[in-house]
Amino acid sequence: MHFIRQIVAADVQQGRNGGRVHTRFPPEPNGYLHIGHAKAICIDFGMAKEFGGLCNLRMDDTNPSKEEVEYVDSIQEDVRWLGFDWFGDVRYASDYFGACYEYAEALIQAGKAFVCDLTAEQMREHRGTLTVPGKDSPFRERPVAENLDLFRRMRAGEFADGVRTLRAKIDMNSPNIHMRDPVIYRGLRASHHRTGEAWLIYPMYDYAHPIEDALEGITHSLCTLEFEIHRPLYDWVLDQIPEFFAEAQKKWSALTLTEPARPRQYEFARLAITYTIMSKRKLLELVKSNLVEGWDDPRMPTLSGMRRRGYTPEAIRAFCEKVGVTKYNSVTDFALLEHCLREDLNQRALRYMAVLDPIKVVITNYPEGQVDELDAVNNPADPAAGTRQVPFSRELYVERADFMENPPKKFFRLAPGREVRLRWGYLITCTEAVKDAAGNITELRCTYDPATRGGNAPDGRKVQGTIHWVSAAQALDATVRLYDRLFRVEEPGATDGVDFKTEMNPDSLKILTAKVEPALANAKPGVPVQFERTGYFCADKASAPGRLLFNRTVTLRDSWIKAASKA
RNA sequence: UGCCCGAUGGUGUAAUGGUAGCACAACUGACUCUGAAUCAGUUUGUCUUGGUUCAAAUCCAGGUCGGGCAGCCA
Repeated sequence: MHFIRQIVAADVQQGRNGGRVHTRFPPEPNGYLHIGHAKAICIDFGMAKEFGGLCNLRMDDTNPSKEEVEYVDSIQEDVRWLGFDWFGDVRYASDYFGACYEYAEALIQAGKAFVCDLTAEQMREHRGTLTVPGKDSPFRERPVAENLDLFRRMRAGEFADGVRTLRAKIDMNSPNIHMRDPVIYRGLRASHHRTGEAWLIYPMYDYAHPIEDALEGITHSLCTLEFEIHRPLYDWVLDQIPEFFAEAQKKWSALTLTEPARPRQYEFARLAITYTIMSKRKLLELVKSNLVEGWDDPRMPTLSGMRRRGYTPEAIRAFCEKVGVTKYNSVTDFALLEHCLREDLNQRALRYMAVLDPIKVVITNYPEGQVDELDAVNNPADPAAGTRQVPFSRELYVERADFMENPPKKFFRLAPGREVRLRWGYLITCTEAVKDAAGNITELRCTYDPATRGGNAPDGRKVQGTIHWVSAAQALDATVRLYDRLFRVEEPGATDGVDFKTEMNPDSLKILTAKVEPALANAKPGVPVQFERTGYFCADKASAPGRLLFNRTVTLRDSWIKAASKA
């Protein structure tokens, strides 16, 4: 039972906020959601769901210079895809610009906020340092009437950006820098994606967030650890004029509250995964510099990228549950994510045969021109998935790596004189490896045992290996993209002075042309499939009959590759 | 030399004063028409020093180490 669950459970039991649980997921629409957001989403929506409460989706759009509608749309799509639905309409911080403004005037009236003419640089000087207290602004004691006049003129855009700010009057000597008369409004003559130019001042996060939470009746405001030090300011904002909130909740809230809501902020550690970057700024940089093909490049840790790669919402949710919720800055092994993925995919993915690096095999004792249809099981993990037919003929393709001319003792696959099973097919024995002038193997010649149709020998003899194959004449060409981790170091960007872009894996994408069985002709984009013995894949959004395109989601676990590399 | 927060196997977490458990990873072995899956097993841990207590991962104090904070970003 993680600490947030404990807190919420205790609050419900004690009837705090009338026993209501109401959370919110408040992304800033300045980029696409990533797996780190998935953790937050699972916690925010999960706690509400678990305790019979509600969860709002709120776009935290208080900075028009960074935010775009494209992101607003993608965020909604991603949250829904992950399997969550929010309470009522999507909320926007900008819905509350009016309330924030009214409250700011009330603070001015109460002598708790003032208009400051210090430049950014002067303000930095006055702020002091981590160890040195700050100094009061010379504008701190400006009369209320003057503050009000100036603030209203700021709102009208009368002053250039950066000339004046509205500051909370708290304590320049506070050991917590965020309490040293923080700026709560800045002038910004920018057009906002929703409010246009109705406002030429925008509230700061620390000021707006508690107001938004209170107006929405939020009870538990869950966020990441870096906001912990901001909590005293969050509480300060709510504490100043409680009567304001009692009124504002009636006016601005979609809820009818029986008692004024008093939100509390709780902080948990953000998600970090090995070989992954989780910074929207850095992900944007990859997109802008074309080091990836966009926000939904299947190598990206964005939800849209993972979706395109073939990850399922179920796998991501299971992962988030297993990662846990603590206040410790941990780094989760990427292998745990892959484990959750494979566990889900194993249950649901239909099996197919696809030869990624083909070499031709001629079954010398099989009649020319004859085509047999063999039954193949669609998913051994799910009998209800049924069977399909796979064509078999004299000429096949098998994986180049499934043949070795001079195999080590533990190699179970094809080799001269060695008998193996073709999955769902026949037992075949290799008789010859045909080479070109340069000595490269160009073709294998094998014989088959007609008595072993389906894969079992009537005489009960066993073979150690089973390999996948496709019939050459019926095989379809498919472009296959093999993805590997985007970065080659465990914690990209963690070393001072090293640009994270230089830590990228040059082999994160390999494109090849594979031979796949005909049943894949109409593979639907986004539906997970397993290519037997090689991995889970799904057709890309650009895939279509006649020009098949598959993304590798994740490989199958491969204990042979370990054994082979040891030998 | 400020303030806030944290520390349990390789990794992620549980145990809320009473037998340190689970998962991932790693390694054995069994089974197998995917060297997959499945099954069985093995290795590895309470940052440190004191204190309180019959009993401490847990409570207290000091230390060590790690993270966060000096945007008119969120």
